Amino acid sequence: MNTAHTLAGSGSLQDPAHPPQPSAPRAPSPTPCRMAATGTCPVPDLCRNIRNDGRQSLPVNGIDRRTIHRGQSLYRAGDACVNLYLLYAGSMKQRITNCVGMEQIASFPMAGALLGLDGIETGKYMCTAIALEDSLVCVLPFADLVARSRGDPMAVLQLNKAIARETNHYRRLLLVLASMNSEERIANFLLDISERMATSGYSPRELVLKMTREDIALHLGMKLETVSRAFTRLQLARILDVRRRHLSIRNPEALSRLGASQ
Amino acid sequence: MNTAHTLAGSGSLQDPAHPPQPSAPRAPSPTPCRMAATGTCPVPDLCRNIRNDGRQSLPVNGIDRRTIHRGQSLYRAGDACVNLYLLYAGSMKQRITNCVGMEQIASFPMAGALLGLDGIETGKYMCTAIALEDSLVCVLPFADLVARSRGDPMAVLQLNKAIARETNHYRRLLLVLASMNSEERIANFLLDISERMATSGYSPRELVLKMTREDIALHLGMKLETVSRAFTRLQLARILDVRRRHLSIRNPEALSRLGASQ
DNA sequence: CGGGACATTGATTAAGATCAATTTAAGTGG
DNA sequence: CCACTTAAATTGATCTTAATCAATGTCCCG
Repeated sequence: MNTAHTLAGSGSLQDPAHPPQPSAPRAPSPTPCRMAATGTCPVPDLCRNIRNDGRQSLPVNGIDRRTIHRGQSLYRAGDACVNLYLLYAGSMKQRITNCVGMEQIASFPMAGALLGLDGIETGKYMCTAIALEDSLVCVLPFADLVARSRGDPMAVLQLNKAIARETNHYRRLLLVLASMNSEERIANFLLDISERMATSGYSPRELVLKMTREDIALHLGMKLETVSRAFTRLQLARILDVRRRHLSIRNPEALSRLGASQ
Repeated sequence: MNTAHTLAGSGSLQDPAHPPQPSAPRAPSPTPCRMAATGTCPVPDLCRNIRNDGRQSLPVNGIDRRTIHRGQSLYRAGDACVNLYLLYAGSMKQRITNCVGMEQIASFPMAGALLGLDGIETGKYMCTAIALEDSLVCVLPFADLVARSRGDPMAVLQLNKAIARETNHYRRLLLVLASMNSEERIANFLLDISERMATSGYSPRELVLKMTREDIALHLGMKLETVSRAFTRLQLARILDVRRRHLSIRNPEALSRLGASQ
């Protein structure tokens, strides 16, 4: 498996139908870890790929990186939590299913997200993580992290913060589901996506959604028809241009006014 | 301030209007920490009150325990997160307010809950914690925890799990808000309360709610009238007996069927 | 024995769910 | 490369649920 070449030019594994977006960042060379190089790795002290000088070490064995193709799952609810994963490129959805079969998408992780934290409490994952496009993850064996935590207090603190960050994300989403109407939820959702695109170096105005309307609906506690109608209304209000999964934000201020939550 | 006597006989600081419930646990003596003694402290390795032999040490200074009277706040959103708190007795509500003034109750901590985890990510609390009744907390200075984490890997893991536990709680609540109707939400809420009462040694069938209908509504993303109507319908269905804040669960199976989420 | 906060109940309205029919676009294979 | 197949998205009509507005009831507390 040779993934280095694929990753050289952009932050995601592009499939042919979705060419790189205008502002996609370029790594100077395929060799070093892009995240370590740009300081965007959220857990540098947890990653065994990174040496102290910040340059990437060679993977010591075959499991350090893993490609997940579109539709495949990285891990499933109930699996033993032996690894955390850093999403290096691509995007995923985290699905929760309860005993009655009700389903929700808890989040849509993008490049830079730490995956698998939902397994820490009980030792078994609560969610199933499914790739929305061909994606690449760094594998962080949990036993490694624990071992490393002995010597390195910073590593522990980073993990603490990463989990706390996820908690806060859900707390905010909770507020959205508890108090916003459909249009505001969609606005809030798009602001979140837009912001994360921006921190990944993409344009915050031109979005290409990787998920279906159904996925969005399951995420926001609405029905897919309602999602579609909300998009239509935002388009009529000249806040968005919607062409299926291609969105452009025409009026960011209005969008913020609608969906702001912090 | 002498709280030892008040705490001797029950898990909460009873106000005169609410006498101890039938199955309230009894501590043999006011001196040892009830939670340490019964093994119900979720973070024994983080608590400076507990010596290695499991018996309570004397508080080394005045800030080790704090009483919060009904309606008072333990900490407020935006305050610097210098302490975590273990809720030793009583109950609280955690309020989030966003920039637009929308409000939600994120959770209703009861005895045994760890409070203040919402401050770990940024160093400032995200929520305001307000006592629903006179309550008592153990103060856990955050700096202590960090210092202790160097020598004690278990302490770190306990903190990790505590945060992850909170995350999972919100994840589940998210599913409730995203996919349940008003009656199911109330059922789920009551099951949660009931279960926590049971783990505190109280009857899971006889509940005395400490929060208003409005608080419940803010927690579950509904309006207080809808909460009231849901209670009425559950009573008509002979699942509950409702007399204002005094509830008895007549048909636990039916309640589970309605509100089960994991 | 009020006064005021809290809770319940009723009538009406509005938002979103549901059911159903198209429309659009993206693959797929000849 | 184009017709075909299918998944995804949009749109419309109707129904249900919960929100809203308003009045009344109940209980706790001074």
